[in-house]
Amino acid sequence: MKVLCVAEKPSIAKSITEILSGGRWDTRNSPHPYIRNYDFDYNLPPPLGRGRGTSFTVTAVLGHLMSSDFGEDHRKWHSCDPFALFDAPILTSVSKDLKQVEQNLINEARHSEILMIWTDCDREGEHIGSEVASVCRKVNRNIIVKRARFSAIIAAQIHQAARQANELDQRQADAVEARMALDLRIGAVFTRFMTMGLQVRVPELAEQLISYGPCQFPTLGFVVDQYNRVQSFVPEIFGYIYVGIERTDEEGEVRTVEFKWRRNHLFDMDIAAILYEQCAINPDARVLKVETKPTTKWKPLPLTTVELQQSGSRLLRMAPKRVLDIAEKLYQKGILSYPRTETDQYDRAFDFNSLIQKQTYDTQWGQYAQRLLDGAYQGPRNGKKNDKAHPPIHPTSHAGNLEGDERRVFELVTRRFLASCSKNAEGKTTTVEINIADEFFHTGGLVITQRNYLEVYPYDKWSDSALPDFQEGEMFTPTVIELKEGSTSKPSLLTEADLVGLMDKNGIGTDATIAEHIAKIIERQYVLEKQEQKIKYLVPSQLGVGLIEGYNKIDFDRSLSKPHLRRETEHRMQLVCDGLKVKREILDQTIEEYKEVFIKAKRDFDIVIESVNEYLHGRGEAQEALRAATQARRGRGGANRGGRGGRGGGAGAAPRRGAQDDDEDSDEDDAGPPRGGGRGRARAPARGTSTRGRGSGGGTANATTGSARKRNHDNSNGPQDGGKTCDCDMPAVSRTVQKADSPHVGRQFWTCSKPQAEQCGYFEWADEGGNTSKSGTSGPSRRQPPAKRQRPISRNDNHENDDDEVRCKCDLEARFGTVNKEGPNKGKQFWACPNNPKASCGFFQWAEDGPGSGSGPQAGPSNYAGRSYSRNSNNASGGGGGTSGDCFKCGQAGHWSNACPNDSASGGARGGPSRAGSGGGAQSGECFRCGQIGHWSNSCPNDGPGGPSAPTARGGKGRGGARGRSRGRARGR
DNA sequence: GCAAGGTC
Repeated sequence: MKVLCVAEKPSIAKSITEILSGGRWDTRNSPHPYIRNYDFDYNLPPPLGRGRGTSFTVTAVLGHLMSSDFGEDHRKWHSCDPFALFDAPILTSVSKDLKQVEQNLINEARHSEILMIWTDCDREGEHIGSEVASVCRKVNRNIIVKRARFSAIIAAQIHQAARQANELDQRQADAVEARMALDLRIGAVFTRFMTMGLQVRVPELAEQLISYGPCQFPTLGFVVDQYNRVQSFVPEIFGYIYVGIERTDEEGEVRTVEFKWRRNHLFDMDIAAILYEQCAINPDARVLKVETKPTTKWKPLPLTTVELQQSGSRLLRMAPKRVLDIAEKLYQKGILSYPRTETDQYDRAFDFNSLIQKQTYDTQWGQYAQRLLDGAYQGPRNGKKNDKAHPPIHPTSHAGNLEGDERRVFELVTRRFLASCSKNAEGKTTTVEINIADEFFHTGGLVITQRNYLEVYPYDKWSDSALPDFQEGEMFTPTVIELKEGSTSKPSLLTEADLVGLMDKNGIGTDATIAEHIAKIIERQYVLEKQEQKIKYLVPSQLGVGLIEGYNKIDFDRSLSKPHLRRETEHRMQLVCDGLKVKREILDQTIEEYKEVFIKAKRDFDIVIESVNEYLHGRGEAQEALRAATQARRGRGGANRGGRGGRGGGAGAAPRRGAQDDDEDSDEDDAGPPRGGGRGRARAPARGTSTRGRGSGGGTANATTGSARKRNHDNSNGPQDGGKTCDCDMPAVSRTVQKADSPHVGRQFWTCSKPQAEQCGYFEWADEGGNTSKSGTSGPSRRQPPAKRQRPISRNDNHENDDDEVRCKCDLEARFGTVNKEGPNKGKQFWACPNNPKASCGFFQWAEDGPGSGSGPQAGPSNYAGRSYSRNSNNASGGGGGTSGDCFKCGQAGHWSNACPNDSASGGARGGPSRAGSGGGAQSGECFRCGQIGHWSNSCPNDGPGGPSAPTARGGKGRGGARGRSRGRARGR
């Protein structure tokens, strides 16, 4: 009796042979150079075998045997309308280059009684198995087909798989067949249609192939989406209080301990300034809590293909495809395990010991490997993925003679493997919380107690940052308290690693094909690689943006550039696998849907052509620049502001919106301003409003821009529902913030009406819409220029006429209070958000500066506040001369404060007392120590002992002067 | 000249 075993690839055939044969087998060549046939006897018990002496031959194929294409009638591009390809017959045959593989199967099957399928244990494996079966049955109709199922190359499993071989799962094979047919039909229809359509209409593309694929287009879509986020980003300025103290640490070195504000940062500079004032006036800090806790830095999970590509791209700066190609090569050399795996957990019976042993010979990590064997070993963590076919990627032997990129990939995999067999790193964190004038600040330190896996895995960074001694209840005066300014950080373009992650998360491609899809959209010139220092970013070409934007303008139920369609296909395949649908049903249904999409695309293809033409010919670019500039103006920012704070703006930089945040499934009603890039945009109208509000001179550039924006989104012809129009020129919809723990819960906002993944990003608070009433009634007032308002908090604008009612941004009745603290503001009355500090919207307003009070001069309690709104004081004194571009420091237009030419430590022109004095703006120039004008508090002549030049630990005078906002050095006053 | 999924 002869059993023919067929694996999906030669390596598995060999592994199976090694196990089943007990180490004794004969080898024969096959007609194909890569494939060998292994013969041995095996003890296969009845009913399947005859016990001892059952003759086994193990061989393999090379993945799928068959390929499919249209028949002659439809194969030529101009032979038919692309639409016909939806229904044209598909012919399936063995690929030319696999004829020898087929021949080998034929030769072997002729003399076999049982065909045992050993392909990978997944859908594709099931389909490959069915191809093998069909080839073998052609020459041996009576051959019994069995399926051996195994999830790892482990002796026990392999023996069990042989003895308990069961049936092929035709449903899984059917599901794959459906996927193949759909991919071919849809790809061919749209590729031919687009290529032939664009080649004749766009001269630059006359020779170019414009392909569409259900994986490549969503991949391009991710790149374009992120590019648009970057383009439309408007930085937003915020303020935060920085507290630092110089202390001597245990080693006797003086170092500055920086404390972070619990509020992190506030976008309302007024509030930040006021809170800062309070700290500056009463800078005594009390240590509330000193807490030391153990902490762990987790060792990495076992390595999957996707993770290998991502970390290879990030850490080794290699293209994902190259990383995978090298891993493949090392696998073929027998140095690495099979590199295409989704599994991030090892089988219980996995033999770590011998694999670690092999690494003890290495000059770099050999000693570490030996320590693992000597007792430092700890079993790897278990991830959540298991493809039931392959273990995580690991080194299978030691290779000391590799060079270049091969060496680097091998080193990464090996270090990762050894790290995953190590203990987690351990440390102790110390948190110190302090309180200054009712504001809370904290700092933290870390002492690493056991580096463990970090010793062999230098890619992870974790470093000591011990804190000097602090005691609970201790009082001290910080060396420095500053009000600093930061800005939200521009999101980055996607890196290849980012894109791999997005595709994996959204089910686009498989671990083995993700890198190919990325390479393909680069090859098709939809995407370009852009090197910036050491990082390579992906930027869409004009063609890429033109295509995606063009298709986005067509009103598809399901966008061709989003991942939904592919996800839907996956879902339907699962239905077939589960027996809930049959192949024919999902084929018919999906093809009907794509026919509709095609008809619509064909009808509106002029839109795509126009879009591609615009982008290719520069007009699109110009529109883009215009759009970005418009949004920047809306947001009060100028082009120069973009660089301010910049990325990684220290403690003040807001986290960027990374690609990882691109969560298609996020709660639509979890409103509030969009994160990151969207945030600046969403808040922009509010800021514009605030600037207008303060500008008593009126007619400022901002006011004009602001009203233009309002008009842009006010659809006066539009219906009923408030008449807002989003950025895709669709009627916007009104929604309400639902999230219970949001400070904006219950608040209404306008947003794009499309499904979340397709939204244009338009966002506007209903109550900040200037003239749009809450009830949504449209009226003539909407077309009027925005009313001048005194305060930036537009929520109150809805209550402008309610003299008695001041409401905060959470729409709560504001708390009325009086400043009790000693200082220039003592006795002043104010309104503030009544919510607890965690939920507070940050609303604060001096009572005499409330709604209806048109008084300009009382702009704020301090010279800071005055300076921060220098444009307003200009307006007040100069009568409408203000622009949106005034420098905070000197008040002049044409530059921003961070590039202020008048900003020098000694220069009188900087925003300070001298300017305030000369401008007559006493309100912005008073010293908050003595209340007099003409000097800052840190050089207050009335400051008792120490006087004007009371030293600061850093020579504060010069530094304090150099920075417009950092006048408040606690010791300097 | 189309797709995506296996494999070498």
